Amino acid sequence: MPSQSIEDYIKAIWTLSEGQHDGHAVPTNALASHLMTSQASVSEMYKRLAEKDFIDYVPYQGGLLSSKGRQLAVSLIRKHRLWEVFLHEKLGFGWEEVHDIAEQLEHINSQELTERLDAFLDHPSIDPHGDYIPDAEGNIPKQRAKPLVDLTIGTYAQVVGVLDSNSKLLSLLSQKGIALGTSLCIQSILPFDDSRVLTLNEDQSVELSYKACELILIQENR
Amino acid sequence: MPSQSIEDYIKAIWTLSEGQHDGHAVPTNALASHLMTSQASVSEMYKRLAEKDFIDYVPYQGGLLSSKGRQLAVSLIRKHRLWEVFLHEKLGFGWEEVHDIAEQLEHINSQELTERLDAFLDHPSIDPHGDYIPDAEGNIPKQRAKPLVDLTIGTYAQVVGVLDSNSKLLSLLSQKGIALGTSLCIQSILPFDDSRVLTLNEDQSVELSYKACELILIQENR
DNA sequence: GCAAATATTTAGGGTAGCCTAAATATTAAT
DNA sequence: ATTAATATTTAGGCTACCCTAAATATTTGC
Repeated sequence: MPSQSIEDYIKAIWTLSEGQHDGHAVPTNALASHLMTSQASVSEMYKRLAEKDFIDYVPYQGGLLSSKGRQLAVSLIRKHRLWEVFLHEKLGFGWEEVHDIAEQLEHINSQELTERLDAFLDHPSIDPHGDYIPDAEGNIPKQRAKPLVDLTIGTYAQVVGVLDSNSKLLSLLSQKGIALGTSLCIQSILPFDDSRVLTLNEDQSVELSYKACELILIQENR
Repeated sequence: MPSQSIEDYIKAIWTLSEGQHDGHAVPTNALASHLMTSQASVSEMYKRLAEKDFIDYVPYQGGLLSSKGRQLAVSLIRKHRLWEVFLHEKLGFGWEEVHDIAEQLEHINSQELTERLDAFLDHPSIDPHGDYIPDAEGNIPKQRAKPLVDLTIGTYAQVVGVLDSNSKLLSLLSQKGIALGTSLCIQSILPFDDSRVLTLNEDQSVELSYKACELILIQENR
């Protein structure tokens, strides 16, 4: 069982590799500043991780997750995001509060626990920050779901989730005729309060507050 | 924040101190075999714990929890037992499975999480093994609740809990007239299947299967 | 009360992580 | 292309745990 420290490194490598260094090795420097540790520590740990086959490591170039490493990373991400959903939906924590606690909970080691938690939460696909949750096989959509407020006028998109599922938001949305899978586009933005006028399914037109649009997650059509 | 290792030691000292060594210092030897580690390690750790004021330590005599140590121990016990309830009641784990996972979860550090979990579980007072859960202030009844099967014939006791609260057991019990607080005593044990014939509240008489009696927790009158 | 058995501590050593400072590689700039 | 800037690694050292083996206390049996 990998140590907590190793798990932190692996997750950080995954995150950076997905992000700015997409697909490429993560330089010592970048990882050190991300983890707020010294470069020497990273260099040392890179050797240890390569030793254990979590990464491929070329000195002076950085580390790249092996398939074993990627598997571990994704399982940590899965656990992290499932716990975030639990903390938000079941225990009523705010979005901002869940991260730090999930950071601890993601290290709990029990496959069975993870799967039962997943079922208990009804197999959620998105966490309270709008990030996709990898499934039990480690599959994960690459893109983060965007909130409706970030959609540009005139672009069509589909509703893939909401960030506050146990609130009154859902009933508001069903009143307006918005549900998971609804295709929509922003027609215009009203002055002063930034409410959006939406076109739903290419015919109806509804108005929705900025506050509500922040909580609706969409995926643009391609 | 105390390390995981320190927390394990503190909990073990508490457990042994409550048990066979009641109230007295726990000898190096006893702790070492409980934790399956060497005596040398315990001796060393005892010094570290005394240094940090978790225990009072007299060389060659063993360690006794200080009030700071006891506080930590009880909070670990509280978290452990709350998580056990969660795993059993919400995730459907069997009694036997919950311990190992709770052993990990008890190290999660967040007061807020503990209190919200407690509320989510409806402030349970007993875990799936029949042990009392300390309250947020650290108060805990000393005695473990006994299952009804262990009650000797003719002794009166009161029902303090059940081990399988989300099952059909409760409806069976209400049918038979047994509830929290019911005073009962075992009249006789039937041959072959070991069913119990009970006297309830000193008048009615009902029969209850061995299986059900295993799940009912009682406290003898004093 | 003293030897033998047992419990405990100390000595010496190991690993995983972390650090700073010094040495070395690589990249960029003129 | 050689120097300067930057990135990376190595050297040397620290702490928290863990271990075994040796030394020392304590307890027990006679």
